[in-house]
Amino acid sequence: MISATQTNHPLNETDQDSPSAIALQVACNRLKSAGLRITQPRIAILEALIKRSLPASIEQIHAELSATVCDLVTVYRCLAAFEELGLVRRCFFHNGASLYQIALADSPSYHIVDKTSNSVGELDPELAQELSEAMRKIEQKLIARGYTDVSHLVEFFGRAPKHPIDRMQNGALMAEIR
Amino acid sequence: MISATQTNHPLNETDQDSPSAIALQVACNRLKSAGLRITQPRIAILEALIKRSLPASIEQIHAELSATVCDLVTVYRCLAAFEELGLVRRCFFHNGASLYQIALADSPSYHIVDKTSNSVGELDPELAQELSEAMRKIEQKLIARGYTDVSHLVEFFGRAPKHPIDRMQNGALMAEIR
DNA sequence: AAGTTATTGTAAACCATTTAGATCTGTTTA
DNA sequence: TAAACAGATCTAAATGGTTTACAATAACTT
Repeated sequence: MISATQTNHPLNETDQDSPSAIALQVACNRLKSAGLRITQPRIAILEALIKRSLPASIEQIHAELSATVCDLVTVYRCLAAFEELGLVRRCFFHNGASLYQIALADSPSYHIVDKTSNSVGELDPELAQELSEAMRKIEQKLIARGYTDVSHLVEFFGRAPKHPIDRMQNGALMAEIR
Repeated sequence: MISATQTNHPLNETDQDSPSAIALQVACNRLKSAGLRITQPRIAILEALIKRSLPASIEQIHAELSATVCDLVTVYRCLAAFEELGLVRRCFFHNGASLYQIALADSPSYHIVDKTSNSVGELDPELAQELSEAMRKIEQKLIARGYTDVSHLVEFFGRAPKHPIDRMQNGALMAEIR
């Protein structure tokens, strides 16, 4: 609310019109309509996820919360709840640990985990798109056979080229995981 | 055993010519040429894997070994070693636990985990083939970009139809995990 | 058959994640 | 607006799958 121009609010730290703020609103609405409460920790966690956009580990998310916000266990619980709502998407680190990524409306993204640098990058959109098709197709067949509650998990692993330049050419965002 | 002919080896309990026996030979040769020793536990584990052919959990494999064969930890170690040799393929249960499947020459198989019955089935060959293509294609692009040691992980989850008949129509083998 | 060295057994450590029970806090209601 | 009902969180401890340390054992080598 307020707003109009991002600009004339001197001490406007919450920036009500920014995409992030809107994303947060959307997320909170989803929580509300699912009958879940809008709590301090949940807001903070959502903000962290939205800010990062790339997958993050539970520890990492917890670490980003201003110390006093909440316990690690709460992060676990919130993310489990968010996942059930489809608010976040879960993927996996090469050691098997869970990573979570905000999932607001955008099409599913797939990741490549760099085992050398411990970072996670996104597959570029065209590849992701194509893969997404293939997966959907298979899921459809499974559903046609009577399977319900169908989901899938896809992860790529590898060692990234050493030269940052090459990595840039990927056009893929990368984020280090702890 | 004592099979009606299969050949004429009266008390031939090890059935030297059976596909399983041959598979075991192949596996042992691979161990040997990798400089690993052919031990009691390893043979027993390989036999169990070959007999089952579908993915099995570590506990499950260990349970199938005649009590005195070896420790659970040894099963862990052997499977890790086998995986490194490419002798087994690893996939995942919906709780994140590892499952291992023998992998002798056959093309990669993909699985659907039934969250209701706790069983794992194989995707039928055509679907698997198709998916395998799609994955290879993406991996190729990653390699072209300089990634090395590239691998992937794909798993489907769902709840299988209640009627066994439907399940049979899948034409897919199913095996319960624990 | 003896020696070497990988492999195994045992016990304990690890780590991510989950649970139990008490307490707190959003949200609803009066 | 205050009381009251869940739902959510905190703390601590338990789980469960997997790994490690180190001494004992058993494959392979000669």
